[in-house]
Amino acid sequence: MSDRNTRFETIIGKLRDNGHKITPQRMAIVRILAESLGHPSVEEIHEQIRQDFPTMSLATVYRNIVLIKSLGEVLELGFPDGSNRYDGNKPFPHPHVICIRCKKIVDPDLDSLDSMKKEVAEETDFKILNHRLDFFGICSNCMAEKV
Amino acid sequence: MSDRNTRFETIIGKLRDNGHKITPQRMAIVRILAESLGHPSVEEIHEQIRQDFPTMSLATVYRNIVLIKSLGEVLELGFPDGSNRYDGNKPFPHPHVICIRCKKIVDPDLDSLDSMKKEVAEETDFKILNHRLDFFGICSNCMAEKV
DNA sequence: TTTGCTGCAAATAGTTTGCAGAGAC
DNA sequence: GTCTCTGCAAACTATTTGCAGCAAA
Repeated sequence: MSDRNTRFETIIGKLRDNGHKITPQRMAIVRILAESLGHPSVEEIHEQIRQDFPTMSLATVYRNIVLIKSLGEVLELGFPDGSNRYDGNKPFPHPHVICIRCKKIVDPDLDSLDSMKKEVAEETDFKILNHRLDFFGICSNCMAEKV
Repeated sequence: MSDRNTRFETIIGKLRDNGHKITPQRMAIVRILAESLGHPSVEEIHEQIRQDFPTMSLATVYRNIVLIKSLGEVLELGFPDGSNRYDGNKPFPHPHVICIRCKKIVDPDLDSLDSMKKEVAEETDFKILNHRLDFFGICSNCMAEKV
């Protein structure tokens, strides 16, 4: 929780430092992104904030995500089905494991990724700046259910 | 080239086996997907075929890609910027290295991926069905250019 | 002849933008 | 008081769908 609190303050601070105003709507969006419980989608963020700000517009959510992305403080997870979900808690590239049934997202620890990055750089002669690694499967919960 | 020819015939054969008709438009789309030179986008496929079939509709390209995807004979590469590109030459998941300047896509060989998959399965208790691994960077050509 | 396929146009979904008023600083 | 931010509505982009005619088998 102190981590999440820190993330919230980090993002707010970065916004302020870059001359952006701290509005209640913006704070609400940052709060949800900083926690990123369940890696929320734009819709989910909007729905959640609507409870406190009934007039909150989707456009405002989009605009703020673009802004916070541009500061490098949120990671956009674009998925094959076209859906986007966000992680402001760990805004750097990291692997995800996604359940295709319940859409749960887990962050595994993978040591071997760094060496793989070097391997790729050597083999292809690219300067690697970024990456994305997602595994898709079925979580143990969904596996246990008779469907 | 014999490989590409084989891919073309494999896909056409699978379409026929599943009771789909082999139209000239369909053949043209399959031919481009089977080669997948440069991992074409829907737009690029459409443009290219328009030269031979001036009335070719975008909808037809989309419909055929959906169909061939459903047969598991083309891989859809959805990228963070929202663009989709396709690989019918290697329709199984495999890593990509993408140049963010010239959009070139290279397929590297990575041995360590299988062991990583096992590692993830054990750590998260997921049944892993699929994955996606993309590296983004700058290729040596673009690097050499003074921009 | 039958059935699925194509082209066109309209519909849809997700995201972005222009504008006028509201609000942070 | 200034200048950015917000809400609304319209615009835009990528993709999908309904329909009538066409063509593969």
